[in-house]
Amino acid sequence: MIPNPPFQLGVTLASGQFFRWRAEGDGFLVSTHGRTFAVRERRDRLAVSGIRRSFAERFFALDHDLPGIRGRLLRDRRLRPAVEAYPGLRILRQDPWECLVSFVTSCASNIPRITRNLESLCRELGRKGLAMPPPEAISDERVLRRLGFGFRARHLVPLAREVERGALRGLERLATEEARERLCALPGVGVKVADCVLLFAYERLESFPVDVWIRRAMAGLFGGRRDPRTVALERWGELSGYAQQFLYVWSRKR
DNA sequence: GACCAGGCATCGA
DNA sequence: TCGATGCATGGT
Repeated sequence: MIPNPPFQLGVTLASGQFFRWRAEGDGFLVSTHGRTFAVRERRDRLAVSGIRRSFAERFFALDHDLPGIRGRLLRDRRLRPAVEAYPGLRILRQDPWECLVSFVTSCASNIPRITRNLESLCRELGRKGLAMPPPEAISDERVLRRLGFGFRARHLVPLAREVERGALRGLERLATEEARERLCALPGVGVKVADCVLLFAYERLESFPVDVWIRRAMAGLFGGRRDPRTVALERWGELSGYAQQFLYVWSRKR
């Protein structure tokens, strides 16, 4: 049992940053970092089983000062409705490799399909049919096509080879901009995917992934003239990633 | 049955 | 440097 700082478990899981979960009973089954566990909200607490409490606290980023972050973002009048709507939306700490596979898979796709693709991948190639397969296990494009990855399959095998050769090694020590360039050099990885990985796996909270929803939301709030990412960094600086997450969930709800 | 999807790589202009 | 296009399929 984890005493509860502001946290909306369901909203956070369903916020498009993470795909390896499903509703199970009155809670959720989550698979990440090579582990699978059950989690549910009980009154003002979070109950987990199958993992240590410290693991859950870290994965769910319960140490992020969410009230402080929201307090600062709420000062922006135009962002306020999105932030007010979700008092407990957090940005998770995912595993870099899993996150990378997820967002390469997300390319021109949709959440139900991404979820299904990743589930098939883990079932087919992962340990115990649950965990994300390691890079070594992703070696045959035909398998990926059979699993429904479509044209995304083309990048995943060469990507796995690069990661096997250490493409992600030491990335956590690089400056964000440099890490971003390294990620963008990988097959199937452009700025959007790179920014997602930086935000959701490397805790670079200043990252601002721009997809069609964010582009629309930003155009609605600030006009479509300027580059959304530039606008975001000016207004929200090192908290741009959280701003993005509030905007994403908020704009999709309407 | 269009139209679009948490894009990327490639190719002309 | 920028806009258009193909890529495979499934959701809506």
